[in-house]
Amino acid sequence: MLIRQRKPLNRTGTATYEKGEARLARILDAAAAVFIEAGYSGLTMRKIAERAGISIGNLNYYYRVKTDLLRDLIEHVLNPYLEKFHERRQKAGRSPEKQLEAVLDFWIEDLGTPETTVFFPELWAMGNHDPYMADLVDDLYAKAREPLHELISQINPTLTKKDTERMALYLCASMEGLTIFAGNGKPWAGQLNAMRRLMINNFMLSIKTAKGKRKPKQPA
Amino acid sequence: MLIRQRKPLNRTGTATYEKGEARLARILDAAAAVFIEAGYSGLTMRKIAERAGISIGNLNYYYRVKTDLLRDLIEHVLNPYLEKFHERRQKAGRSPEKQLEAVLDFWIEDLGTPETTVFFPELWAMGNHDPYMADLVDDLYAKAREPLHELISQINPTLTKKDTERMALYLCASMEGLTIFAGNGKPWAGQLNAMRRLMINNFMLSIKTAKGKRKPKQPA
DNA sequence: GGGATTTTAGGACAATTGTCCTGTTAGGGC
DNA sequence: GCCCTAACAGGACAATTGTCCTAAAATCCC
Repeated sequence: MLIRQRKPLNRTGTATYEKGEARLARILDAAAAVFIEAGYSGLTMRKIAERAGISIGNLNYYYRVKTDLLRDLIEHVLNPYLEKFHERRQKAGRSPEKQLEAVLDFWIEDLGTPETTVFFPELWAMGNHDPYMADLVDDLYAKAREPLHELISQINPTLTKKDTERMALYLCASMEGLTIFAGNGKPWAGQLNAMRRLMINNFMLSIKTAKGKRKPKQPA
Repeated sequence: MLIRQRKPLNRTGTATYEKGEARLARILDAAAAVFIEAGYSGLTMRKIAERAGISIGNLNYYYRVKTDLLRDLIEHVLNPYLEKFHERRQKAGRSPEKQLEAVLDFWIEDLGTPETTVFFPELWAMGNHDPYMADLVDDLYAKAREPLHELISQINPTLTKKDTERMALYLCASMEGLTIFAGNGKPWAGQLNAMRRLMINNFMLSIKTAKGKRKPKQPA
């Protein structure tokens, strides 16, 4: 008879040795690949295990429950986004206009990648039935819009905070919506660049012509 | 021994008597309700049957395979949209500006309904893994954009056909993207009206200020 | 009313799924 | 070298799934 629990509770998504650490990363990579190929409904433990080249038993050793794996997977895919956003903005330097353009450029370019095209619509759908996913997506977008707030406010200082937030949401929604039509493999994928120019031009126009009620602190 | 096949082949999604017809409609209603509640991955034959108040066997009598049910369901939900769009535009009458505003008004208002908020993101996700769904969605949006083409072209006759199409796609993508953020139950749902005004104003501005290469036939 | 057929119910099946259990191997720490 | 635990494999299980089958009930047509 066993006295000690074979499997320590809550030991999920963690490894002790380097080997386990590497395996953990490969599991999440495999899960992401399966997710992109087959979507959420096609994401099964056996497919992930097969893709990662391990047994179901071993996969279950690292992740006892599927939801834990799913959550780690989402984080594993989402985390790099915010980093890349931030990094991109730093590179642009110079004027707020140029900085904003750099951020939007990257944002829209990214829509064309297979990962983003498949991953995000799936997240949106999940968010409608899973509160945890909904929160996660909301947080991500809130963070992604932060740089927009700052830059929009710099370009048009007469806008109130609320106006600025709405404007940022407008840009964000427009770009995300473009995923459905001009994402990877979509009918308008070939015109993604043209749409990018059109959108960014109109965004700039909207920001500059918006009439805010706030008095600018230092009128140029 | 039975000589005749009990179930005629391909007899799926059709009824002969009125009773069967009514049942068919109720099945699709039930399927839509389950779909909205639980999403695609939660859409099971048993849940649909239970919701419709019939047995699994009976549901299987009407739909031998689930994919047929799913396709009929999509059509059952999608068809009313185009009708409502067309009808809305007729009511607006008058100038192309007013007509366009009426169409966009309806479009964005509709985003706030639970059905649209849940249904469309699910469709987008399905479109990434199911070519049939992808085609269906593309067709729907192509038809929904047709009135936009015409009206945009009337408002700014200098735009080429390609420019007009891109502009229409821009409007369409922006509005659809708003679903994710200001749809039913979403964090920005309370500001849907404000976003609608902001978007439509900016759309009008973009259309009017766009510089086309085409010579207008009858310059005003 | 009677016969044919539609409509209905419910059991049954194989396939798939997430999860668990047992046992074996490999590797790090002393 | 030895011990302990991480890392792994594979079988097993119960639950759920789509689909099928059989038989009863309801309904239409003559």
